[in-house]
Amino acid sequence: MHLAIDTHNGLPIYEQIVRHVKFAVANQLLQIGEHVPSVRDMATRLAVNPNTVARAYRDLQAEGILTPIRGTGLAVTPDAVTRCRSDRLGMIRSRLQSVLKEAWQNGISADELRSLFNEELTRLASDTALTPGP
Amino acid sequence: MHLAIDTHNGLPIYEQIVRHVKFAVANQLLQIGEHVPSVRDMATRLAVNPNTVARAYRDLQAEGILTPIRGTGLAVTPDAVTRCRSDRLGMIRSRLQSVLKEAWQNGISADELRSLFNEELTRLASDTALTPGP
Amino acid sequence: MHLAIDTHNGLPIYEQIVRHVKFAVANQLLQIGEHVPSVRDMATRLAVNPNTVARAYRDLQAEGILTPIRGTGLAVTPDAVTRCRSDRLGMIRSRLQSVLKEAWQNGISADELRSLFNEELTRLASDTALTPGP
Amino acid sequence: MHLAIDTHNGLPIYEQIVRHVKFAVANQLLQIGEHVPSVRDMATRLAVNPNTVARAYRDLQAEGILTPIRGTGLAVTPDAVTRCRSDRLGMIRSRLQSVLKEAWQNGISADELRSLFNEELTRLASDTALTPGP
DNA sequence: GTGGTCTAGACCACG
DNA sequence: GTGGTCTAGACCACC
Repeated sequence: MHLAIDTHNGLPIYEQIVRHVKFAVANQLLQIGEHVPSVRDMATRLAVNPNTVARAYRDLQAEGILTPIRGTGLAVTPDAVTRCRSDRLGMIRSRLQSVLKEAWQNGISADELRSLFNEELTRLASDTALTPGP
Repeated sequence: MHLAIDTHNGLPIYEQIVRHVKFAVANQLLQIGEHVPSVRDMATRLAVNPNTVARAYRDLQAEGILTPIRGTGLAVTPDAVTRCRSDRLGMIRSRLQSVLKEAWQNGISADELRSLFNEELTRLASDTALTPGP
Repeated sequence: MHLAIDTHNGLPIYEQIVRHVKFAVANQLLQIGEHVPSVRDMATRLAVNPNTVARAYRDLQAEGILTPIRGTGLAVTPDAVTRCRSDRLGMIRSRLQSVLKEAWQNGISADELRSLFNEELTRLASDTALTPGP
Repeated sequence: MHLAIDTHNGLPIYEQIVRHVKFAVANQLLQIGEHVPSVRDMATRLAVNPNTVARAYRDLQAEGILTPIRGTGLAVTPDAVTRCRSDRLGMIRSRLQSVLKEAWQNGISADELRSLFNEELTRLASDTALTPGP
């Protein structure tokens, strides 16, 4: 499970971890019952303080995505896949909505938005080979 | 000049004001030399703390968009239009980039993004009559 | 709003704070829209680290009991009363259930439990004057 | 000797085992001199880590409830019955105290507590036939 | 002034 | 080994 922290996109680190785990579950990169990397492990991998990872994992427990297995770590719950699947596009959608709404309300036309979108999408595709993913 | 503050999109209020003024200038809704509403006025209109408006106007002065006219308020500078025009799409683009990047890195395909985008765009268009704008 | 932290009952401090706030809302000691004491304030009152209070308040936000008013603090949400009311007895009930279940499964009779309960209840009542409450 | 581990009541597993053994001794379900199930045995029965059972047995030895019989396992000591009898209600009492105290301090009235108690007690009785016990 | 994020590190409980 | 709690303190964003 690869994760790149971006300290410049405004999203707090713990939130990025939360979202990434959800995506990983939705994509079956993390299977039901599988253990998520330990707090300390993840923390060193990301070069981040363990508390930050712990915070993310705590939020994921509160949402019912992870469940603690006493003394052995945190595992993906059976419900997690369903929840994450339904969240998957929703998480993107809400951010996208916010951007488009601002643009629209400020007089950017649909055509301008379309070309902006296509531009950015093709740039993304060319930057990172041919397929999306971690 | 209409402005709807959205307290739930992550963007700080003062930043929303800044961006909105810039858009208004770019669209000629605010003409060169025209006065922007007073801090106190704007604050009550938006049901927002006057300090917040002051902060936005301060930033706009720092960027050379507004300039103080002694005793009467703040006016749009002659340079403002040029600057705001060039910022116009850039402000949207950078937010859009951030969203698309996260999606792409987490395995959302270009097709999914395209349909998501179209969905949201049409919803926006139908929600707010036929034309973009304030 | 009075709160006595008990470091010896197993419940973590932040959890005690969470529960106490919920009770206070249910009892209308905290009204809708009212601000909860600031993190720093509460922390010094309880002689506790501010982060601990912050953690409690964060949990309360996640449950929709509190909502942030930018720059001014945290306020009780309109929904809070309903939620807290319904939680009120539930929080006690679940702890009580757990105790009774253990006792019952281990052969303590209903009569023994009844006398135990009455004993403790009268002790409580005599210890703290005639009425419950903070 | 039947034992149901409840991973959601806050009590650590080893503590539940300790308490259960004590109750069993007090009830004469475990007689003086009788052997307690082996660590390995108990662990598989409860689907629990053997270390957890070992920990419980260690605590029970420290309290003088169990004593090792060379090469054959752990047996109930002669003193055990006395000790466990006197602990029997005390273990329940202290948990009950804690619950009632929280409720009382947060304004739950004696009447509410009484009805809550009766409710839970009758539910327990109806759930598990007519008599308490394992 | 407010809350939020992050770091650092101690200590505990559990398995 | 695992996660959880708590403390301490720095720094930031916002109002």
